[in-house]
Amino acid sequence: MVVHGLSEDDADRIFHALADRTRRDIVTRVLHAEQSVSDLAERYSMSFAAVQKHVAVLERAGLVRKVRRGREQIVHAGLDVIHQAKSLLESYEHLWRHRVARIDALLAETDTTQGD
Amino acid sequence: MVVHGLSEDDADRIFHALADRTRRDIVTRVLHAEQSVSDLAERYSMSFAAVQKHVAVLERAGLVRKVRRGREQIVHAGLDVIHQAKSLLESYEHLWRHRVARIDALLAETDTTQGD
DNA sequence: CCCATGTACAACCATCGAGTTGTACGTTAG
DNA sequence: CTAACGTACAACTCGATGGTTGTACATGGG
Repeated sequence: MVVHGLSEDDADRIFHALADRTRRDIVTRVLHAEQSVSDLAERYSMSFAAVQKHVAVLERAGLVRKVRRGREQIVHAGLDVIHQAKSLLESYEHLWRHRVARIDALLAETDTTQGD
Repeated sequence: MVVHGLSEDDADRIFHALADRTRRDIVTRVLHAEQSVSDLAERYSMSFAAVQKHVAVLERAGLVRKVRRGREQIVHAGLDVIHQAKSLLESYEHLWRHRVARIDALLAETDTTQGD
């Protein structure tokens, strides 16, 4: 039934990670092209440590992964987790459709039993 | 290009609202069936005021809407906003595919010019 | 080897967020 | 009208978060 395969803790981490515009921007950037942490840090008007923390939050959520290359740490997008988050929201929409169907069925049934 | 139509502030509010499991649970419940705030409050082991605050956060994000019915406040799901949030994540996936296509094109070009 | 680079991490500060309790207000049933 | 119900909101506590600076450590180039 649950296709997204996310625990409540996963969802907590993922949505919390996405709830910050700097972090969403980082995700967008690494989706375009993988970059080192310092490459990313140059783009923002905050300290390197702050950007590092944002990357850490994204990493804990699985939205991003780091791979060493020499002395740099290259940040990759965690495509699978993005997909899972999308699936979760999709399941909300399905829930709604299912409910509408249920109500339709109920109305139809009331309709048929109305002649009693 | 941007199909979801969400501002950065919108996205902040939406993802922040979804980053709490109680609030996600409330969304799930009202997707199943609209309920009053006190109906919802009965389901959780926290104060009425706390649940009220959660509903307010969801409302500010547009994930939920309240409509007065007598002395009760009925909570409805904000289906459109859920859909917009899904679209945003979808656009991330598209970004990725676009990038892969770009790289493919680049490799192909390098391939053709290699015979020069 | 040595220094600059890229990173990691701790300590600190201010603000925010989630929860509480208490009070006030409108609405409906008697 | 009055009492109970459902809601709204302010004030408070306390832990989490986003930001800072400072220090330490590994690695690659000259």
